[in-house]
Amino acid sequence: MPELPEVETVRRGLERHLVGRRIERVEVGRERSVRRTSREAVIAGLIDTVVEAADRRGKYLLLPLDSGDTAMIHLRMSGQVLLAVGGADRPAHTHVVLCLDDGNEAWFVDPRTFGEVVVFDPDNVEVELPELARLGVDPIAEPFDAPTLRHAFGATSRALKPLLLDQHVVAGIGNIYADEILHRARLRPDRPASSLDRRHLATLQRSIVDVLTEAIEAGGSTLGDAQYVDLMGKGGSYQDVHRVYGRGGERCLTCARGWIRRSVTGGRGTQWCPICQR
DNA sequence: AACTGTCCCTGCAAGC
DNA sequence: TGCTTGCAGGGACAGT
Repeated sequence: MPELPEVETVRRGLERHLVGRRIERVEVGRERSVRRTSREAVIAGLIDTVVEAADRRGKYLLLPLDSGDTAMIHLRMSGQVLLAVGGADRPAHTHVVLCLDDGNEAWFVDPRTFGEVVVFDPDNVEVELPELARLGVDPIAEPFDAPTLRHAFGATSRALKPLLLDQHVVAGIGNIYADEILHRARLRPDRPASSLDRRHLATLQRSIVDVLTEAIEAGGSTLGDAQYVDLMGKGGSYQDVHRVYGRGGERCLTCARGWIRRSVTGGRGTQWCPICQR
């Protein structure tokens, strides 16, 4: 499932292969992938534009265009962006195709169709893409220190795991990295944020930055059914160093004493070590 | 404010 | 072997 490190890896691919390219032709297969507006709006918004940059905020990929509009791609559960030579066989569930002026194609592939593609006016983001306007701080793309985290949490009685998953609080963390970050910080997922002192907050802030940075360096995590891959179809390797995610019932690799517990916190499967995490 | 539940959708795994 | 059922998951949203 693409989270910040996976989306960042895709962003870097887009920066290399899409920036500076003119989009000559656009195909939209399934309308569901462009449901926020329409097939016609997305085609008209993309065709004959030049991609000027590849940005990211949280899990949102942002491609400013020379028209003044910005294309947004959200991968959600199962979305992929793949680069291919024009005319190559497309995989099942290829819903949007951008034909580029260098002969390549960018494909938006998304079996579960939770993802989306939209072209919006950044000056009207509040109306056209309100979730993006209300996104919390991005811990990699924006300045992010312990006071920033304390401010983002604010006064709340909520538990750490749902807070980390809340995109309005911190942007980009999903289920995998929330569990890995809390294990690194040695904090229980159900612990109320209000119980953290300054030292805990500093540890948590460092864990967020370190886990995400290491995961980006590893090209993200590729596992299970929702096969995340980068623009060239290559998987990441961070799953090889997961300490808790997907390891419920196994012995903790960190303390070698606890058994990784599986519980439900904030409606999401959560894995954590009752010995390491307090 | 914060919680729970529902919906969207598909592929995979478990159970029959 | 082949069906059915259930579950996972990001995030918006409605209801409590």
